[in-house]
Amino acid sequence: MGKPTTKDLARVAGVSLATVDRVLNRRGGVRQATVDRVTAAIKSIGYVRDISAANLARSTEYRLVFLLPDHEDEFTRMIHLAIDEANVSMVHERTTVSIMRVPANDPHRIAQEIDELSTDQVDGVAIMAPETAQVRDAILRLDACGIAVVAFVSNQPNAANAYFVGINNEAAGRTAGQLLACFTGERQGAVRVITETMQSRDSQERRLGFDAIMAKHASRLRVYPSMETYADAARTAKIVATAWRNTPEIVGVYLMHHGISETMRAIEAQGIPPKCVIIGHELTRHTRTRLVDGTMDAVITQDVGHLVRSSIRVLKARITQIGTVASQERIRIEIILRENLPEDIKTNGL
Amino acid sequence: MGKPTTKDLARVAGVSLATVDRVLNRRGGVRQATVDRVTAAIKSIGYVRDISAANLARSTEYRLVFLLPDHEDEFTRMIHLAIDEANVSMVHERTTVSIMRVPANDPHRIAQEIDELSTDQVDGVAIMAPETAQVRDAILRLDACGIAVVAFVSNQPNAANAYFVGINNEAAGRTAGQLLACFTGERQGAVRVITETMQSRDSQERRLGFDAIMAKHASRLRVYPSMETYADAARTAKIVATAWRNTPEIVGVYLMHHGISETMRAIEAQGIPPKCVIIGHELTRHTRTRLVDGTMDAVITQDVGHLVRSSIRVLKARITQIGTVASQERIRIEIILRENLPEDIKTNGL
DNA sequence: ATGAAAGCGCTAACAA
DNA sequence: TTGTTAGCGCTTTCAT
Repeated sequence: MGKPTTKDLARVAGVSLATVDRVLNRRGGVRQATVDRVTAAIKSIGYVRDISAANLARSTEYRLVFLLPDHEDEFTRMIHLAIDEANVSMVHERTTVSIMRVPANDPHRIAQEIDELSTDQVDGVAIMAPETAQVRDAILRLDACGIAVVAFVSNQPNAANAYFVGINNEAAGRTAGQLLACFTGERQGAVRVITETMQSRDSQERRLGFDAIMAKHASRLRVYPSMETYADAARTAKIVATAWRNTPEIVGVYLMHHGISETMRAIEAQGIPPKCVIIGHELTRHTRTRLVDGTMDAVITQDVGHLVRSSIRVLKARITQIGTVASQERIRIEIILRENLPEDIKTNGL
Repeated sequence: MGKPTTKDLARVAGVSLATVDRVLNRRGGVRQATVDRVTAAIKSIGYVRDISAANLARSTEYRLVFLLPDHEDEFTRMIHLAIDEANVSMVHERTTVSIMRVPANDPHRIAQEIDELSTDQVDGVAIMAPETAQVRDAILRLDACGIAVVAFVSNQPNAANAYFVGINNEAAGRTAGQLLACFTGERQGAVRVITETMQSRDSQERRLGFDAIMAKHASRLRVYPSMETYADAARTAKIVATAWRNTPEIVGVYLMHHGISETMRAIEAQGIPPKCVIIGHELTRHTRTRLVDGTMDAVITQDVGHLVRSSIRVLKARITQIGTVASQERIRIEIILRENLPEDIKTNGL
């Protein structure tokens, strides 16, 4: 005899399957006394419902959507791929996930797209967007119409209904700081920090953490204010050139944004100072190459596959009101050096 | 209309459900012509079978067992916990996993336990044991009786039927080397390597990788032969004392084994040389403390939760002859420093 | 060699 | 308020 089933429950509680189902799914229309009897029975026989069977019976389809920036950088593309991959391996799990691209820096458009989402189109949404008032409000509105939501990669700390799937950016900044401090040995000099925009909360948090560590090494490392590229190649080239001209002895560079190939090109154009330690974010084809050829020393990254799968699990858990395994959903701040580069994935299937 | 089902298949192929099932599960007793018709139909309508439904109908139970060393170190205990946790979250997935402890260094006993496993008790087994001829043969024998097997944490490169779930130890050793080289800055001095026993293939591979990197820094880092503790506290204290007495200027220590608390105590008793960089393996409560208080500088680790879940997925995939998502099963070589220490897990449930 | 039918654990009309 | 019953997609006797 295996695990207890609804039948056992019904028998023990002295009710019909339908009633069991009603209390199991809180459908109401059941006398409190009956509810209690069933709940008691659940406890007593240690019943735990079989979700696959439930899904089968319901022919439930979880319709999830990922809202991604329409930015064409490698990191976003990797996320896109990871989603596609998840989609394939999820066919069996009655889950279809689709992708919507929205202008990365247009809070109104993003909020609008979110508002467009309706319960009869989608059950859950993962949102990757900078935190703004508009977006935050739109997310809060999702709660009312019962759409589950996850803050994806970018945290939305003021939208209480959005569970965050991503790394702690302040800790990531600290990690970058520690690596930079270690890797520069005992050398003295300047540290330059570059990002796309300091408007983004992620950048602010990373900088915060980075500075916390740099402060401990203030006697030898002089950290400059953050430079912003605005994702513009020309501007990037210009500010890097200016900075390189005016900064003596650059011993470290911290690139806080993803999509750093432009920036790296600009830096290379100016000449990488000898022994200069360069640290960036997100393991992509580009940064992988940089690690191998030694132009970058360390990359701080998060596993996009894990990110995507975790989001999907959390969304489904919220939709079905089931719990998740906390430890499985924690996204690690991974440090990638030349020597622990994961091999490229060649094949699928066992 | 959703995904095509067996019914659609039967209709299109002009056969009954039973026949469809026969060819789907290669049960035989079907005319080749019929088989072909069904296979054609599968292709034409893009049928992909619903595993949960199949499991439901079969009332399949996947009975898995983990064979762990009876060693009582923290790493093994963490694995134990991770397995228990997986067990809980797998109830819904018709999977029960149990644990068997075997004497870590008794190949005969291990082989014997493996041989004891029979198809009507267990469907798959994850084996964590040092590679020896006896164990390898026992694993190979499992193939004959159709029990799926996974080499867990310790690779079994000569047992072709054992898929390896764990990290590349040679790369792990290289990573340790790179970290040690970076963290020692430009300092000159001795590097000591300690492990439980060099008998184990894991230690050999790590040492190999470590040496490969050390060779590049031979001008300033002098690496000594590996010292073996044999997991014996007294011996550990003695060899460390001798080594510390006879080695001038120790700037780095690489602890290749897990369960290093004894070794760390011995080192501390001798006094940690100033600025000495200590690198070890596996993030446990002990190494976590060491990172926080600064007595250790870096820990190379693998996520035990991931290790366990991945093993389970691979085993089930092999049992059902289904494919897995390669990228999800790759175990990363994680580098943990003080600043990217994952927070302790306090709570479960969403 | 093939098919009909019952059933896995759960849900959802429809009755009562 | 409660129960009956027919499935969900697949497997598995037992007939034919």
